[in-house]
Amino acid sequence: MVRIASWNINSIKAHIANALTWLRAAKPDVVLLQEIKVTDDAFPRLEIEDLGYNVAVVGQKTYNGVAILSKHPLTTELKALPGGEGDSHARYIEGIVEVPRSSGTGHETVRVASIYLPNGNPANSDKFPYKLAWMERLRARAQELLALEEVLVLGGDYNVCPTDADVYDPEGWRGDALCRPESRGRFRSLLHLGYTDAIRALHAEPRLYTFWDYQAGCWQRDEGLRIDHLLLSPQAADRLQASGIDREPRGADKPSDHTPVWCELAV
DNA sequence: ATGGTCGCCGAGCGA
Repeated sequence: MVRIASWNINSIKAHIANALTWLRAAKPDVVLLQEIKVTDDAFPRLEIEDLGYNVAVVGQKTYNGVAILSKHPLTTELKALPGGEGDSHARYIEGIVEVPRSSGTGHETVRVASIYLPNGNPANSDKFPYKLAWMERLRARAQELLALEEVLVLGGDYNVCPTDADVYDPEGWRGDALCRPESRGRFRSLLHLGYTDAIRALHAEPRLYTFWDYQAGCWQRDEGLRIDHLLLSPQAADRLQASGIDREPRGADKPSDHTPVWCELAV
């Protein structure tokens, strides 16, 4: 079994204590982080390595930044989403993890990507077409990767609520870049390629959220959005044993505004 | 209540 989680940490420096507490408690094998908001050299590598993780970082000052943590051997494959000439945002890292088989014979190759998809708001600004173009680049990479027929997890902050069931107030959010039909359509196109949403595959209950705004008591009112996703290749979906959203870190002191989403794959 | 909260960094932007 391999447990793979994704978490938008909203600054690894501001939330390192919460991150270490959660890593010790949840013991994920692989963690995909977004919005680390630090350059590579400022990433708190030693504290995380002390917990037994290998670390791969694509950092950036102040904004964005993604990372992969892995208890198993980790090789970085890509440090940017292809096709982005002139795009300097640190929003994509892809790696390969060699997971020891439970049988004790050899390793299973698991490919993962940590994705921080552009927010796209305001939807009437040039940020929205940037988001949509980024999603089209992601679809191209996702299609390419399917041909490899690997156990693959594309996880991260997609900044897309796939359906009205993933938003506490669908009418209020109708025009937002996270809910606009252009965003949802491009997210659906990823599923149509053959990817499986690890949460929706196993859960039908309402109020499955991964993000609650800091403002207006959204957390206390459970007014959230499901925008962090784990998309599984068919080879990964065949191995899906469990998935969930761990709400505990969102209730901690000085939390990130997102909470981790995770899945377990048989290996 | 024409606001509300964070993190960046040291003013206003991004979320």
